[in-house]
Amino acid sequence: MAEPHRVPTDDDRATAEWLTRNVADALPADALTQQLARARESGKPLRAKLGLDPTAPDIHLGHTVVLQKLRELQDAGHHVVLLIGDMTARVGDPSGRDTTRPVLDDAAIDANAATYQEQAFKVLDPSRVEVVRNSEWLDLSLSELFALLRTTTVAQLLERDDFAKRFASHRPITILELLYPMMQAYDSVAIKADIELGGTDQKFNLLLGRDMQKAYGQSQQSILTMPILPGLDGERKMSKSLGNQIGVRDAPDEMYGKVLSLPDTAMPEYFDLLLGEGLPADLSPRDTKHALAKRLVTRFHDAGAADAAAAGFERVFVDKALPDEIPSVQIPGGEAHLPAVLATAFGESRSSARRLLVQGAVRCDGDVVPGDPLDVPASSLDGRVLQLGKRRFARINVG
RNA sequence: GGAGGGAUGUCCGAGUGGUUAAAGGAGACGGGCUGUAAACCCGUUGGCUCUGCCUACGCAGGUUCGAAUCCUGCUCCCUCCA
Repeated sequence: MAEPHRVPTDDDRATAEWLTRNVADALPADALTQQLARARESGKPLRAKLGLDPTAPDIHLGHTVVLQKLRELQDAGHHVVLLIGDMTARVGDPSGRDTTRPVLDDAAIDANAATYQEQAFKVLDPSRVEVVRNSEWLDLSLSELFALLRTTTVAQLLERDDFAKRFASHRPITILELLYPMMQAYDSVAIKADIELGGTDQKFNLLLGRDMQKAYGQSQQSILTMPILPGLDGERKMSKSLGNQIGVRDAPDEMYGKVLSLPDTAMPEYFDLLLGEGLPADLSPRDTKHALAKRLVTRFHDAGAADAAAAGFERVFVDKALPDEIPSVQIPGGEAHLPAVLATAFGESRSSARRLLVQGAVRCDGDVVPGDPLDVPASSLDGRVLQLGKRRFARINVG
């Protein structure tokens, strides 16, 4: 349904320009400006949709890129519809994957949904958020499903890049996976979204939402896609399954350390996508990274935690001193088998603990532990601090 | 429904009866250098009661002194034909 044309003011244009300064795509061109004008004239705030799949319990910085953009929309006076994809989580979004996702059970999905919401509110303004779950409407009757399925062709769905690749290389695509984008698109119909946000990997799904809204006689959403934040390796998309994520609930020290371990090449993206600004011109690469680490720890914890994390980092990695909090590990008295002690203290297998000992990776109160007597009196470890590699510490208590 | 191809360690991928805990690469981890960066060098990378033992090449049986490699059945995937 075509919207009546509005005459945007310079203000509308400026707002649109600000909002799209670091997006990958804002489609269709100019749509946002029009929508802003419409919202201003009608006094009705725009509804910006973000779908989250509660497939993992934690939100990481990659997710916050989009949340940050939503926050900007909120600050411009608009509403956020946070969609918990509790139904679609049962499908598993195949985006960017070449294999089907494991399917979670209901209890896990519920638990994840709850923590997701809580973590999202660290970025969003809770007073302008509507939280919905797509199980509220996606439990369609068969005839409703037919109506939905009639809107889209197989060829259309196979245009999606990862489907096309999998199809071309003879890897399996289940019908359920093909259905996923359609369900996501139908969500936009159900909540009457004006704007939908997502990563660039979501572009297809978001655009399909437009088609779906049109098929259901609604006005079409515009879409904003955000660039994908690389993970700790600086290369691949930040994701829990790749193990390269910085979680918003990571402890301050851990968050700080992870940021410092990022390759320099990732800095421009991190500043752009997380802070919405360019690199500081006057800082060395090292100081730039410290500045970023402080900002992020402050955002997700507080300024005090950031200072403490910075100080702790100095102590452990620059002065090579001990961190101020070291977990304690109880071991039984008598003869202590070092691989076993390391296994309980650091979660390594005994075999790998042996190898690490041989490689000189283990220190006791700062001195390298030789890999040759594997059994030592437990009393010789009592109260001492074992260190594995550069950054894992445990205080041993015999008892 | 018919014909053919395939399933190997975290991933990719060699290997078609014996020096195979399984080449090579990636990733990861440890050591050196450093800014917990990059680049580079070295090493490790199934488990354990560790000069040995156990488990492992889709699953279950079988042949053999010996099987990831051969045979049978099963499961799953792919292709072509219908």
